[in-house]
Amino acid sequence: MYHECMPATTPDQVATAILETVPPTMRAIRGQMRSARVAGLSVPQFRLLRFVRRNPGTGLSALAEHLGTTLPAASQLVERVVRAGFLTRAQHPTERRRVELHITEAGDAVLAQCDERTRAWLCERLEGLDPEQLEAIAGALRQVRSAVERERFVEKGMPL
Amino acid sequence: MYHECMPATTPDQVATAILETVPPTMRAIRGQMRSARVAGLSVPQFRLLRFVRRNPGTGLSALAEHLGTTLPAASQLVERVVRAGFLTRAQHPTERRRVELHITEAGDAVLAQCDERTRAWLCERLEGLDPEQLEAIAGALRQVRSAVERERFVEKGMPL
DNA sequence: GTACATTAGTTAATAGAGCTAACTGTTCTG
DNA sequence: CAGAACAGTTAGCTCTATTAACTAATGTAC
Repeated sequence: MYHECMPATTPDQVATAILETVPPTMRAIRGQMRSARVAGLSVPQFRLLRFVRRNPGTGLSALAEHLGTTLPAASQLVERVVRAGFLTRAQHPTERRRVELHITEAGDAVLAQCDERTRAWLCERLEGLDPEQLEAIAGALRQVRSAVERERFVEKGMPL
Repeated sequence: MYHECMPATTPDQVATAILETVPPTMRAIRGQMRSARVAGLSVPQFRLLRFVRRNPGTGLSALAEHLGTTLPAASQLVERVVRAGFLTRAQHPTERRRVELHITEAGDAVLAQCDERTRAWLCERLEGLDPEQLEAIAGALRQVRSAVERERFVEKGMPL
């Protein structure tokens, strides 16, 4: 894509690019989700539901680890989503100190809608890029993600 | 880099990649910044200082627009940073309703440190990628940023 | 089999950051 | 000069996150 004689891109430059790209993107995603109020789901709530959908019966600790937050934060997050009716919090049959999280039908529906809308919003903005560029971006994002998550729950390897 | 015969990457796939990459990256940046408590600067505060450093004497509206938040949010953010001693909020000489923001020496120092540490942390994680990959990532991030910010302050075009 | 430690999760207190709505003042305009 | 438009602030609310302190269940040691 670029000639080899161009000045080499340094990790530092990429770090700057990440710092300039990620926060605005995050805000945009968050704002878009809120404005498209499918059910008033915030980004963390959305990620929580996605995780529970993929890992039915998961406990709070695994959730907190996935979300990258502390246990109390996860606990409160769950509390709100349970109150909203998108999640159930039940006692584990044998391990009574554990909690079993399951997504409700409403949660599943809302998740599908929210997921689709946000993706559609992003897709709208990605129109006009040719497949080659898209592939390059997808690859770059994979690398950013794996770089950033280096040394984070290496043992679980559970995808989002 | 990839063969043309590969299945075409769709905007949808890239959207998914963005949704899977940005939130964890954001959290990682935030967490790293906090743990490296140079001065307890949060990411928004950090971005605020960077903007004021680049645009000395800027007003709140321009700041809010850059940050992508509302005026009240920017006002409060400034309030905290002013209280922390990293920023001055003065009256514009001729336009008395305007505010002139300037970074203090302490702010400049703290910014340089925080900036450097977070960048170093990211750089650490980007080690091992060759310049070609780095260039590809940088390019991809530029595209993501411009895609996400489409229809946002098209008139100002003020870089970060 | 009591005693201690670990594990799973909750509660409380606090703080940052965001929003909308309602407000004060200032400047521009008809 | 009256009123519209502009620049910020204040107030009230919510959500997310933190740390510290707690309950309750399980596992281990002696």
